[in-house]
Amino acid sequence: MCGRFAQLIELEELVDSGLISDLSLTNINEVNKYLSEKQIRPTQPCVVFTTESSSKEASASIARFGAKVKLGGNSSPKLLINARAETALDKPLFHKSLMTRRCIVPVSGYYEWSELHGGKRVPYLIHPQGNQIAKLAGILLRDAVSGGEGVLVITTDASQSVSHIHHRQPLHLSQQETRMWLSRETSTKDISNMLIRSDQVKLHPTQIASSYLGDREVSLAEASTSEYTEQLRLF
DNA sequence: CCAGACGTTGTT
DNA sequence: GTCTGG
DNA sequence: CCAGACGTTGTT
DNA sequence: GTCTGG
Repeated sequence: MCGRFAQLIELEELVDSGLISDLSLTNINEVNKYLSEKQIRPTQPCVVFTTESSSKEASASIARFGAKVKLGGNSSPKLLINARAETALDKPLFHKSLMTRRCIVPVSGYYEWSELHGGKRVPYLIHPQGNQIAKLAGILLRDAVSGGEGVLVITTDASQSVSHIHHRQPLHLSQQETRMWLSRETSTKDISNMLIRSDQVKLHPTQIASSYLGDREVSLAEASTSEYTEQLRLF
């Protein structure tokens, strides 16, 4: 679950989201060109927000979705894209990242496939109300193969509004929680509470045409974002 | 104590 | 490094 | 997550 | 069926 998401984000929406208060303070211009992806799949670069130790303000940077980890010396590296909220703090592999390398993945929505119509997998975009940005809880992990930055999305039990599509969902944070998640002052206890709390900001599933995601890569220019924003405006 | 693992999802 | 299993 | 491949040798 | 690549 949460193996694919969209980052089709306007700068002003990013300001509205509360992730950045002052455009000039971030490397946002450099990052902006990444914020027009309809589909971000594992291994592809995406935009994340983190708070560097030297700074109080969160800033944008690029990380690849997922990180390859070496499990057991012999086996081949495995790509991980999610970490379970219920157990992440207990996992040696994730613990340090949860303590010091938390990040936010701002998304227009994420995709989920649900089995319908005689075994066919039907895609949904699961997104906040209106054109708001969803702030997904993530952790950064060093990729054991490339050495680059990878981001894993924290997953939790699906809340009622999307549980009919799928039984898991990304940990979706409110504005207040986002601040805590990104702060380097937040205690382990508070992190733990955020990971296991039951309520989440509501998300809405919108069924989308299979052709929208397509079996072949379609360039943004060809696809035109209007089709996409049309989908979103329905809600 | 040491040795060995260290991960998620969905599906069966 | 740190947890689990024996 | 889904889509797509799933193979080897020698020669160019 | 299962693995790899994006």
